[in-house]
Amino acid sequence: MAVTIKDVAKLSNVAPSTVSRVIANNPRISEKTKIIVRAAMDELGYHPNFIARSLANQSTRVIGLVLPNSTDVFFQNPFFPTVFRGLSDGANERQYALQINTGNTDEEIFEGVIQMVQGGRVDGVILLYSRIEDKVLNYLRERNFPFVVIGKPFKDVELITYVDNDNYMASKEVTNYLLSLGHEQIGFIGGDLNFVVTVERLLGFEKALRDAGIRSNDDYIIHSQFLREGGREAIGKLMNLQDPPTALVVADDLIALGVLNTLSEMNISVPDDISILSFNNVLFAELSNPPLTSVEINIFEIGYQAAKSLIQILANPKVPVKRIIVPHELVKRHSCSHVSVVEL
Amino acid sequence: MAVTIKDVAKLSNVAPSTVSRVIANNPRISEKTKIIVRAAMDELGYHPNFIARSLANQSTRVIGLVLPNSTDVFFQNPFFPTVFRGLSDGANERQYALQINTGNTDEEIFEGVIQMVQGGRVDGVILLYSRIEDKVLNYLRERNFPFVVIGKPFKDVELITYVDNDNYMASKEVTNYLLSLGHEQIGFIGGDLNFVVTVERLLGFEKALRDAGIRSNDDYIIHSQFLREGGREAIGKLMNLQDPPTALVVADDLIALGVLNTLSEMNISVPDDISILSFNNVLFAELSNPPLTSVEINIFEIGYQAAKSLIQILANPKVPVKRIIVPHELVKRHSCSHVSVVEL
DNA sequence: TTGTAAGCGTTATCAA
DNA sequence: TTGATAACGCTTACAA
Repeated sequence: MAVTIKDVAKLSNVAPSTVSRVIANNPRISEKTKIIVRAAMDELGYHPNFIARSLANQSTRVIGLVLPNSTDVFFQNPFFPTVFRGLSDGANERQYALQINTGNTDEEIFEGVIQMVQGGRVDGVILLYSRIEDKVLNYLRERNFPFVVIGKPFKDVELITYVDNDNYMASKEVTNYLLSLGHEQIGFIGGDLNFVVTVERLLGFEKALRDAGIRSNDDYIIHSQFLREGGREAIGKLMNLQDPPTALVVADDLIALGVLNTLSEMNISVPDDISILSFNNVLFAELSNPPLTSVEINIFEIGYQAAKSLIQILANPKVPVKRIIVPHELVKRHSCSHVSVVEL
Repeated sequence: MAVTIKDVAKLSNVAPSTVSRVIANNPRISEKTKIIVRAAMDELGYHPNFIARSLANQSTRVIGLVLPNSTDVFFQNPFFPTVFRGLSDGANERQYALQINTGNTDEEIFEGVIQMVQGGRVDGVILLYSRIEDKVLNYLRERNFPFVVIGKPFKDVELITYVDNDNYMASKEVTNYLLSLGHEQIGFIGGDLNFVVTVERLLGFEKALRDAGIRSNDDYIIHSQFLREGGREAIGKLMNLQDPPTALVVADDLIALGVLNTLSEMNISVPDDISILSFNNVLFAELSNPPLTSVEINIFEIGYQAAKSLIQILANPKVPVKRIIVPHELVKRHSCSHVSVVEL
């Protein structure tokens, strides 16, 4: 058996409670005994048992992470590892551990969350996504269990603490950028509309066009989580329109990569024939051919802030609901150019 | 407070121990009381407290995952999310939860592992990497703590349970494939030599050349974890050799992507001027330009098997040490071609 | 400043 | 087939 607080107590001739107080660095213990007890801990190689501590404290110092179901593109997206690094940094800083819940179906995930929460495995939860309708989120709210959302909640925004970019604004900005390059026929390629981030980016896009007095064209808007075959067809149809777009706002670098690929197969040159602008600025945006002009959204920071916020809530359940907006920035590379003048 | 076993006991007029037995589905409890107790559990919305259970059982049903330090390329590599999905599936199947340990320095990681292990937070550990010299691995062995390695251990291979591909063989095979295409000047671009996987792939490569009677050329071997600027220079030097290679074995798709990028900047065409063959067959291998010929290593399966193996060890600590080799397969795309005949 | 003892929610041993 | 009770390792009143 491992060495316990009792062993330390015995060796240092004090009561177990004293040892416990030394661990907590309780100021009411004399320096002298602290030294003695610490020496004993070292000698025995004592390490506190977190499980026992959790039971006594009713607190585990573990944060539960909820991912969308793993059949989603989410996992393949470099967004995940990066946000995870941020979460990890934020958690480690305050000695919190991370437990991850995932599953192949929404039902599995929901079950997992219940285990985490009602099983007392975690003190709080971070949702790594935000969807239009989400059982998990509703459940957490009902139970009044501490949680933070990464992404903008679909409803009751002012009642939920979340960390996000201003995707609406960002999308408006980049659409304006394309407009400033002279583009007027701009398409939008989005991912799954069940995710709020997609919706926000679409809305910002549409607003920019409206502000510019450009009538929106339904043919120019495509939705698909495609990466491979799926989207090929859609892009083909889009580019074979009588009046194909001269620029594309793409909701995610990964999708943009697929688009780039398809266009290259169709012998359509980027940015000469069409400009591509996407979001997230993951590593591959830089390595693609041509390198993508993309919106840096500071994914790491998002994760870091999410962890910090949750920990703050755990420390003081009464902190007011907070919205944290992480700044974004357009990184210009080589996938966008001035619209080419068409000779008639 | 949450509803406990005692509440259930009271409501169903039995002792707490009986409720506990019902939960465990102990056959020595009558069906009648089982039904009563289960009804009470439903009525109260009872969920067992894992922490208490862990303390009583001395077992948490949590598996600790140890990642290399997060400054490593590892996180950016799609390998991570995929292996994670496999681990997750394997763990969920047997109701194990996953806790992740990481950190920015090796020291931080080591500390985290100690917390996990000595703090009793986890029942076993999976190392997601294998290095030449690894403090964590040594620590786990010393304490005789259950663990499984993903990747081939550097030493004492026959004493450690691990899951891996036969990277040596795979590398030999693909080098032979390039040889069969007529290439004789073949280079190798590897990642960090501290990781065993890099070493294995290099050794297999060299063996194939030796078997073919080709003298090895140190100028043809480059090591770097570069993705961006780092490797550019190295590739430049390589291609400016008097006798540049006509083919490259690259240890990782991600590196290959960087190489592709650099070559494209240098106006060197793949596969016409040089063939590129890499490992892992991650999604981007398919989306790159040209699509990469790459070795499929079944990353998901690796994760899945690792989880399964560890759980098996936990169930029966005396199961013999096991080595699981996950099969690989060359996926031919468009980055390799027959060597071009040089007119003299 | 320190010790005693109850309690956190389970499981498991022993008796009944 | 079930119930009492100790035990898991720690924290925290309350007492001293």
